[in-house]
Amino acid sequence: MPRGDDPRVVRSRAAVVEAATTLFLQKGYAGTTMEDVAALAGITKRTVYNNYTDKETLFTQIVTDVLAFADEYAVGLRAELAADIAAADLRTSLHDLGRRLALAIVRAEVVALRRLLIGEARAFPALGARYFDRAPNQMIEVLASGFRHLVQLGVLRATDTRRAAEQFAYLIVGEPLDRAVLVGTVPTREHIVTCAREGVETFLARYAPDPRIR
Amino acid sequence: MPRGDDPRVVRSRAAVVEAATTLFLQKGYAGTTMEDVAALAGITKRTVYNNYTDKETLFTQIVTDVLAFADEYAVGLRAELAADIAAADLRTSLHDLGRRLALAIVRAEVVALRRLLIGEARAFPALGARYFDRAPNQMIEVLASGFRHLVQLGVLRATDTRRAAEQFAYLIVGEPLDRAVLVGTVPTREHIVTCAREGVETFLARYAPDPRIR
DNA sequence: CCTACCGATCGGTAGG
DNA sequence: CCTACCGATCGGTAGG
Repeated sequence: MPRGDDPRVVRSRAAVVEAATTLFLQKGYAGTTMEDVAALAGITKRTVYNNYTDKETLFTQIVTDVLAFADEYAVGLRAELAADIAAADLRTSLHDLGRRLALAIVRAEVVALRRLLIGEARAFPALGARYFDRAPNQMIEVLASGFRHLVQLGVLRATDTRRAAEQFAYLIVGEPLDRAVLVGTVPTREHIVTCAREGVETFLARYAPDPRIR
Repeated sequence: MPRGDDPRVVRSRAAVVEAATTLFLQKGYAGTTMEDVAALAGITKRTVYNNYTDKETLFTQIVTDVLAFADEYAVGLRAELAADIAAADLRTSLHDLGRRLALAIVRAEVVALRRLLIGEARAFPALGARYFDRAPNQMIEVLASGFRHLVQLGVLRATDTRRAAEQFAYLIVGEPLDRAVLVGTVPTREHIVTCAREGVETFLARYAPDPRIR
């Protein structure tokens, strides 16, 4: 392996990562050749192989990097959730939360990543599982943790906060996400926002203890 | 093209369809060779090509055949829905419906088909779109139609029955289906049934007009 | 040379 | 995307 502190190596690796991320998300694993990656990175194939053992290693590395963003997002969400909910009333804050989440999830990049990982799940079963754990599952856990806090405050009524969080998530993004992944077109912002709003209303109907909030 | 009424041709085609369905669902498009299909069908590759122009045509044909089952299922569902709901009370019939639907959707074969179509959505965009239209969308439309009837009977309270149907569908199968497609393992029957039951409860909380039903 | 079928092989591609 | 090359794979085809 080349020395990682050589500025030329650093630049090459960054160029490969950027090129490979673009191409894998856009054309899939089989649809992306190592020639394509080298060309878009502006280097030769030989240089790519100087830094990455093989195509599978490169692919795994790319996906791992992308999943790191999911972790960051969950951490940020946890902080926002704790702060925002305390500030306003339940209904308003859950609508804000739902809308932000839905818009963050039903995006072209996320849909492309999902399609890629699902399509390669046979060849790379660990990546699909890791994505589920780091993205949907982690987000649901953060939501559940926030809901637990709300239950303690007496503004939410739920015995199984994990389940409530699952229902919240799939109520607000289930249909648009499923459609986007299968049909390939991301729904309009209007559609996403409306779906999120109505999803939150249904969530509140079950989990808001005070009928006046609903 | 060979004559379709020759019994040898009929048998060859049936063998190809069966073999290709198995292999495409199990190994994906690229992972299935025409040699594999011919071998599993017990004929030579040349005979496969006597009946199907090329691999893409065969794949499209297979998927079309599989989607025909989705249509049949929706038709059956429509009949059952009309009959069952009238028989028992709302809560019981929606729980029955939800459990049956969830178990029908979160099955290994359906998950395999979804993974296949999502993975090949780049190469065959029309197939993913057609699946969405024939399976999730059609099922939701049938549900919406049933809910509309219930609204007229006064046992359900919904202004947008299409949205109510979407929420019903993704409340009961969202999490297990997403997990199954990404992780590759179908959840236990217990998990599916519990998720469906809790989903129906949340649905009822919003859409059952009489608090006594909830 | 009607369809059906087989053994063998070619042209093109892509990872390395 | 410098060309060239390898070992391997695979979709589609020609001769008999």
